[in-house]
Amino acid sequence: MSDQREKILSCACDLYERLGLEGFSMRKLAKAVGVTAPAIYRHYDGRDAVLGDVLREAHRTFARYLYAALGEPTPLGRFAAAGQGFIDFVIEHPRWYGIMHTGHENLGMDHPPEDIESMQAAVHQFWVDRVRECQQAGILKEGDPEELSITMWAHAHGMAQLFRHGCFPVQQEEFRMLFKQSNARLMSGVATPEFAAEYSAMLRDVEVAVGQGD
Amino acid sequence: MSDQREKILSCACDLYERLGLEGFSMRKLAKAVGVTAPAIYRHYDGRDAVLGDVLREAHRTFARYLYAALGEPTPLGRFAAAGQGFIDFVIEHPRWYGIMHTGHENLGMDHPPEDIESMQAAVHQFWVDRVRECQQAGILKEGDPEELSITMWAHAHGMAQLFRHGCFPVQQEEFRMLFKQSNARLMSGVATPEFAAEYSAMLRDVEVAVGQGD
DNA sequence: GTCTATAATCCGATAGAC
DNA sequence: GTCTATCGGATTATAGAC
Repeated sequence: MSDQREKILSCACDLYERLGLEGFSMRKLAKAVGVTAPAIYRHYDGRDAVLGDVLREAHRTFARYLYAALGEPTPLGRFAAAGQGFIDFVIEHPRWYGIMHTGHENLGMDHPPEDIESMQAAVHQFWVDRVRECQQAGILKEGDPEELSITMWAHAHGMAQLFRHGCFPVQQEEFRMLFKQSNARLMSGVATPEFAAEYSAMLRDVEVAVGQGD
Repeated sequence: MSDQREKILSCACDLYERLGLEGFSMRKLAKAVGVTAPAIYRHYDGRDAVLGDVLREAHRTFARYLYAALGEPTPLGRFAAAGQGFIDFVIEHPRWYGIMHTGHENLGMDHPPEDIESMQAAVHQFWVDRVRECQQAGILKEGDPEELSITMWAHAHGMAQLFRHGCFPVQQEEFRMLFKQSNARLMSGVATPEFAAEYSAMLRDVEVAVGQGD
């Protein structure tokens, strides 16, 4: 990759972080790089090609934040460090986290590039592996690690998105605490043992009522 | 409200559902309504005014889906019905759920309108009330109902967003099941009792290591 | 490889006739 | 209340000189 193309990509990442998808234009990118707009086309086929590279860079960086956890010696250590890496990435690169979940169609792509899809699959497998080894260590409950991953993924993703959109009236450091505390609740559960009994009783009542309706 | 303004709002909601924020324009809206663009300006001050009404309609409908749960006779019944209403709304109005979390600045507003903010506050209070009455009924664990709400909110929001963006390879009905199953895991917790002991031991080791580093 | 100049669209919004 | 016509500006992208 030429130096100039690297410089363009770097400026494109900054520009995207500052202005998001709608504010991103080839003219502004050119001004940021210090050239005129047509010069960009010598290095990229068009706007979508630039955004595709920004997306790739986001995924690469995200994976790097997570995989750093593999340096820890224990399953629980890797698990906790991966969560830490996740929240670090969200706080330090909020727009990148956004572009990774914006959908390829918004970036002018019919299908996401193959290499990006394989990065996503690898990250998914990474989480499943973290969950499985914690199950084997007796730290997480038994069950399909894929399903367990979904629950934890949804919770982390929801926390990240609500923070990014200003739904929590907190700053970065407070958010780290909020995230950890909420994770602790997810770990130990929010319901009492009473819940399961009441809930199954309620479902039984519904079935009875439906049965009577026939 | 005049008939024509209602028709414009209806078409605007459809247009937004189909094309999202970037594809939404006054010209396309006019074509959908069956008039020319300037005619819209007789009923709305501009694009942002239309989008503001779309946003308001989304919040109104969302609240209606949730508040239907108040017809249930028990705390657990209201709690479960509210969750059902939430997921129904997400499945039936995915773009509306999106616009509600897109941030007012993306809609050309400095501040969200007061009436919309008060609807948001009311919905927030609705969830806290559902949690509190379930706590009082012994179905949810004790603790600050606001904090408990955050955890459940983040999980539900994350599930909704991941579904909307196609991260789950499932259709609508399968997603309902996925959501319920994941909620069940959130209720009962994902970690074993072993987790807390290991985790606090790990934190202690970290503190010791940090202490040695001084 | 970069420039100037420009084509071709799209946009929001307005003026004035009817 | 709607129309035609138009302004002023943004965008992506290209042609051709240097």
